Amino acid sequence: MKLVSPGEAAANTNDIPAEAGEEFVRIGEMAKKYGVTLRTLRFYEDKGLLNPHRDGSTRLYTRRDKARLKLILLGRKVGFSLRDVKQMMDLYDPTGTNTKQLRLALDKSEKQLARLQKQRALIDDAIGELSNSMSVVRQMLIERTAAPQASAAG
Amino acid sequence: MKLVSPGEAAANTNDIPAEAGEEFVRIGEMAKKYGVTLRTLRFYEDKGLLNPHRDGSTRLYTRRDKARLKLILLGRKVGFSLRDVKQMMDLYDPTGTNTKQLRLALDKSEKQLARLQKQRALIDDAIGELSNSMSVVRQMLIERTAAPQASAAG
DNA sequence: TATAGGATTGACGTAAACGTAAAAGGTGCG
DNA sequence: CGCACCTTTTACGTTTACGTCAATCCTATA
Repeated sequence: MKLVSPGEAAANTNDIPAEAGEEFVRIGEMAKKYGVTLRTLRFYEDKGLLNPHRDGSTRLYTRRDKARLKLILLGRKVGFSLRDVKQMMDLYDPTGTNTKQLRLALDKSEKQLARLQKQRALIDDAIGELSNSMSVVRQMLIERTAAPQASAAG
Repeated sequence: MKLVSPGEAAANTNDIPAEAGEEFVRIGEMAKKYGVTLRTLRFYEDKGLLNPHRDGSTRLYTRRDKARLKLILLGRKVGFSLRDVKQMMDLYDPTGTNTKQLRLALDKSEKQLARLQKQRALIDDAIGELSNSMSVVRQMLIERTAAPQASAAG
């Protein structure tokens, strides 16, 4: 049972049915495509966030996995933990309206948004304090650098 | 050689020379005064950031230690690691102009400021993306909640 | 066939700043 | 005297998301 190759841009050595709509990519290509490492993909799988098919022991990712990975990366980008992402994804049911999933996502998002805003406030605060301190330090340096005598400027 | 107690507000059971300008406080009071835990104070000491005196095995903090702690907390607030803080503090020399210390502090501060600004940009980005996603999810919920029939409102 | 690429499963390492027992000692008070 | 309260040192645990080997395997190609 051999498998698959990406339609066009394939530096692959595997055989593939270039006909089927299903595109299977192996971990290397998947990683490049989304700018993550192999380790990351395996880690996500280990955490139950991805479930690629297998050809023997070789992982094969489909567009379904790609969609999931996109969601994971979006979640990470907005600051969700992988746990949160998993919780939300686990509620996905292709046969239903996913109302519960959407509500959970919205609920978590509101909380996350609040956290982000709080963080931004903290950072702004930090920037302010740091700028102040820098002014002080600059002034101290000027005083220490200036001629120790109280003479007029050159 | 017994010791010390805070001038006024002392629930301390120790004797103290209420006369000297030196105020010695023990770890508990120090912690309360600056809103940190005992563990934190010991940790900072272990990392070489603090050096309280001792009465036997009991730590005694003076205003010098308080000043240092203030600096540490300010550093933490603006996002410096304890390592950075230590590096800067280690350059302090009470007998000199501390030009090197000030320059190092300024240098580190500039880098830290850049980091903070980058972080703020990331957070703003995240807030934007998250807000977008939330709009989408809200819309999906509305569609799923609306009457499945194309009838008029009740 | 030798070689260069991928791929696999472990499994320990990392970073930062403490948290959290655990076991024990000193002290004044009622 | 016993209890409550403060302090000490030692040392493993926590959190998150992977990084970094290590040892193997498979395979197409020159």
